[in-house]
Amino acid sequence: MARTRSSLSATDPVGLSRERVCREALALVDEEGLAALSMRRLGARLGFEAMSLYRHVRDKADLLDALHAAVLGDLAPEGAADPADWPANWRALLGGLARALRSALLRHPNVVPLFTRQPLRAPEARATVERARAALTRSGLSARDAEEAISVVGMFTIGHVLFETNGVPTDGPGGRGKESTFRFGLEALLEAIARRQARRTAPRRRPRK
Amino acid sequence: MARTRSSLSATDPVGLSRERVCREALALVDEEGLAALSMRRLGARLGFEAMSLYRHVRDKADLLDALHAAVLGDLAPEGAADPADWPANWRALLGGLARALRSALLRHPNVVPLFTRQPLRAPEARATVERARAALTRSGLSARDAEEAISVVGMFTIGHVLFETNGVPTDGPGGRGKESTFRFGLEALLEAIARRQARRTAPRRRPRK
DNA sequence: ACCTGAACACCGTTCAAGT
DNA sequence: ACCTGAACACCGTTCAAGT
Repeated sequence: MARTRSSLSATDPVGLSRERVCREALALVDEEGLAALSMRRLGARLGFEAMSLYRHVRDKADLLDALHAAVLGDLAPEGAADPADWPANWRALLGGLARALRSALLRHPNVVPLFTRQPLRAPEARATVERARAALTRSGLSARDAEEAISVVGMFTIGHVLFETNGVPTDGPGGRGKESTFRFGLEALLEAIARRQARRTAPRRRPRK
Repeated sequence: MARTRSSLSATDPVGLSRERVCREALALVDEEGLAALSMRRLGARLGFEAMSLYRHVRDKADLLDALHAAVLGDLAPEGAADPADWPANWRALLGGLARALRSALLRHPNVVPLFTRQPLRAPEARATVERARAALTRSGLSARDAEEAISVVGMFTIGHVLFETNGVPTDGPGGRGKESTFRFGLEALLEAIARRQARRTAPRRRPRK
């Protein structure tokens, strides 16, 4: 039993690793829901005792943070073609990010409840937000307006996903599709942001002081 | 020890009752958070064993439903003066309800995570939604438009509260107040609904067929 | 270094038993 | 009718022990 495989610990399916633990946790949650995620069950799924997990993950909270990050990581604007023209076309960027966020959440609906407890700690997700903020300010929004634009669109998107993933109130049979409701709300917000911006950059009456 | 108090069981502070159990549960959650709510701790708080609670509440899930209902029950539109003119002024009604929902949730921030798991079962809350829907259709919105209007405003409001109660991403020090962000988004949505309605009731080009 | 067994202080819930 | 004690099958986490 010499160490014949000491160099490939990261992808090694034999030993544990933080990545393997987190990946399996996400699979478990996707399949059986958040409530089914216990250290003991996760350990069993991986073929180890629960206590072994603590070698690779600090806490259960740490594990949940990792799930959060996995779902939110690497958000690329959906339907917005060329990154080069984001600065000019902030509306396509912001809309694309909202659609990407919606898709990511709907791909892992069982993870959505986490967004209720934890602030957005995942650095990958914060980076996405940062990119959006930069693009918005580069295209002429003030820092405050950019921040508010992102907030307002994010709020609506996660609220929408909450409604969609547990069928909140008004989803009677005559209802329009949820996706069209999402688009309606999203466009309403983007429109309001654009309107305000137009009002600010081209004031009719009093000139810029 | 004759039964000197047999007639006032509902408000009797000596015996248990569903109402007393639920009220205390809400107090516990408000003070210590959802995670602190266990049947055992709640029982102890009331001076009984945990198992006694099962006489008045079917489940822990049932208890959580009751919390849900307590927070959402009896939503009265905030800032909308006269119920008599709701049919005419759907915008004041819908805006008032959104503000009332926001206030109710912010009064019990620890309960907010529940909105992530449970569909809106509470009959009191569904009644509020029903009232709003009726007012909207009476004021000329189609059934579908009314439903969508309520959804879209509800989505934004609960998304907003989620951001506000756990400080999601973009709340840097230079940020506008969260209340003003809420108002901006809410007005944007109401405006879009009004615009669409205006477009539908007074089409410029082709007359109503 | 990595994994494990036993243990601690908790859970929700059932059920027979008390009054 | 209403409350309780003991019990069952779970939790997260620590810590000393194994290899």
